[in-house]
Amino acid sequence: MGRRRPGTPTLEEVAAHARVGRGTVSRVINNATGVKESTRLAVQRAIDELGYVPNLAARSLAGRRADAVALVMTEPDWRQFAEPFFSEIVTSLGDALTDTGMQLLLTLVRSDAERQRFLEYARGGRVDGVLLMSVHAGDPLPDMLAEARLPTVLLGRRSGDEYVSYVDMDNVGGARSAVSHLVQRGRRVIATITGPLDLHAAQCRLRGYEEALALAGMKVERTRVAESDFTAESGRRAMAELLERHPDIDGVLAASDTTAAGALEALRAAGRRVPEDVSVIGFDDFPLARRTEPPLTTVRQPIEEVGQAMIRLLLEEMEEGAVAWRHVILRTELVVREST
Amino acid sequence: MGRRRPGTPTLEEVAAHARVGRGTVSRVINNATGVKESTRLAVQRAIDELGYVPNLAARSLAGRRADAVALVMTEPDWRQFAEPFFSEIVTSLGDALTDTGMQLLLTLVRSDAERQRFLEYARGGRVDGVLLMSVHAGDPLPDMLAEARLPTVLLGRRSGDEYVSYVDMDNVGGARSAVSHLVQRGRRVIATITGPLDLHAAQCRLRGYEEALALAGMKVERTRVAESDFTAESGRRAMAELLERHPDIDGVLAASDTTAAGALEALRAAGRRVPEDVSVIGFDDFPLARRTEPPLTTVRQPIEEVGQAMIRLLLEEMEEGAVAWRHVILRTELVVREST
DNA sequence: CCAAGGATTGGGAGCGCTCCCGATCCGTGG
DNA sequence: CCACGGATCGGGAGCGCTCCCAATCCTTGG
Repeated sequence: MGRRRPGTPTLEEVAAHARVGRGTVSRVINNATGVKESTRLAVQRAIDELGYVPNLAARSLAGRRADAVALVMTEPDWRQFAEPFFSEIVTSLGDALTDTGMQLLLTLVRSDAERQRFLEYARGGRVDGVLLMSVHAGDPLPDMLAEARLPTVLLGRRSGDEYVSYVDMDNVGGARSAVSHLVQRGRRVIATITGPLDLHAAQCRLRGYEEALALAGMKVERTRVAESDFTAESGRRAMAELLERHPDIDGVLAASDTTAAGALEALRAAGRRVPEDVSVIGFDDFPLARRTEPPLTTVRQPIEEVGQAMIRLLLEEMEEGAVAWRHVILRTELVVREST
Repeated sequence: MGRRRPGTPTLEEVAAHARVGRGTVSRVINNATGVKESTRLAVQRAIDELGYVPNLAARSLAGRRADAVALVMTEPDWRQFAEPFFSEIVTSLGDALTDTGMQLLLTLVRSDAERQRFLEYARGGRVDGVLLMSVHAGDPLPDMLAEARLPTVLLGRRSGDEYVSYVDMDNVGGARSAVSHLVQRGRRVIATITGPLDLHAAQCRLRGYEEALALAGMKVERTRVAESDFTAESGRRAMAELLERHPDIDGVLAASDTTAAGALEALRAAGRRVPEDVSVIGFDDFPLARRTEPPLTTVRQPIEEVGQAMIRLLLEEMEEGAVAWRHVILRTELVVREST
């Protein structure tokens, strides 16, 4: 099938039109140095007159680079996708990429066929690097990319030791300080609603919860742990369940702000007052956390820095050809509001 | 900066390794006809042994096509992004694209700079066509793409006459039949919560509402119309407002299921029973509509067909070089549940 | 056994750009 | 007025692939 576009002028035509050599035009469009100002102007005029647009395929063939990076989402059920977390990350990545002149391409990988297709796309040189979001425990994609020696940076990690570069947050520390805060507030029956436990981040938060309890000399009880999938609905359900098992609960650490919002509803439905009867802490510090009733104490994740760090790692890897893996763990911070 | 990847084998090397000509290898990897089975096998083996992956830049330079289409989102505030509508569309587009072998790339355009960058990317030939979602009234991007003669298909349209191909739903008809249904149910004070009115779809739904009232010989009152931005929160607010102005409301058509869910909450808070006191109708028929209390009567949009239609139009345009604009209006359907 | 004609193959000619080296220009100091 | 060295330029040599035509290989039918 012929999907060709009508004849766009080529660099050579621009050169002829401006009465200069190809090299000069190339220098101008890449705004390289070493072009006399008058020449640059003449070339620029030719470009404008002809409506010239560089052919990116030719450029990347000759220059051996694509000037694009892919952001891959592998979340099979898309739930993450609707989370504000996602859009904030994308925004911050976009910002961090602005002055590199590279395009950010989002790609969805929902099946093996799509994974394969993407791999061919990436190995075929259409992107210079790959960013991966919300990678689940058994996902082979990161390793396949490493195999192909494509610069790759994960957001979060699949497990404790990961042979790929990643940026992660200090989930353990965040959860720990949140629970310690509950202890300081005098809470004694502290439960937690975790995220999906095949996500390493969720496990880390659970570990932080346990560590804080241990630190306070309190016993960890499995029945005080309920799992959610980060949605408000599942948070509500988990909270209801916990209340049933332990009517005397007086503190809860939720997997995310959204989950916490669900938990708040369940508590309200059960006639508990927050924070008088029960203290609730969220995770993420999304805008939502400010608007719940009462506003949520939560663990802030430095999303803006996440984007910057990911891009920085990726650029470094692109620079030197993926000879080492780097890890960045960003510090989290407890933001105290009225729910505790 | 050197973002080059280590030497990948080239087609020529594969040819040498398999002791055949370049053309033959090319035929094999594009599984074209006219290659003897034994030859094909030999080539395939060489490909596997060398771990060959075609260089897509070279392919698209020589073949004058990119084998990729972009899905552009211009929603400035991302609210749409979190809507299930969005992810369903993406899924259906992905499905429709599966057997064409093309990659679907999502791109975000949030500023003029990003619009410009994307335009260069597209005009530079990195994609064969462009799909645009949720285009707002004054957005110049579709025209810029048309100008560049890039095959383009909109989802929805900016106004009644649009010189670009698009796929849209019969929003007028959907709203009309929804309101007629309310009338049939004996409702007499019927209000509507619209979407953002700079979206043509929202205007069409409003028009359908008005038409149905006129058809029933009822008067249209501006005070029975409230605007929302499709979120649950804004739906709740709009409903509260409407109730204040017209305590005797007995029927509501909401802008979307999400908005309707918000409206339901506001009604509950105001002590109204649904459907006994007030009938509520949503729009979209998302999974959500089944799970509200009570389950929503709603206008179903044929999302799966939307994706298929968009891809079909795009392929047609790519085939023949954008010589005509095509419009497809998909029929909507009222799904009656318990909220009316 | 031979020629005709379809099935396979090989490989030249680009696609449009970047790299880079050698050529050309121009201003300066002697 | 001339040699010299840095600032500018021009354009050959690819980058790795597809297209397409001419060359070669097999089958048939006579």
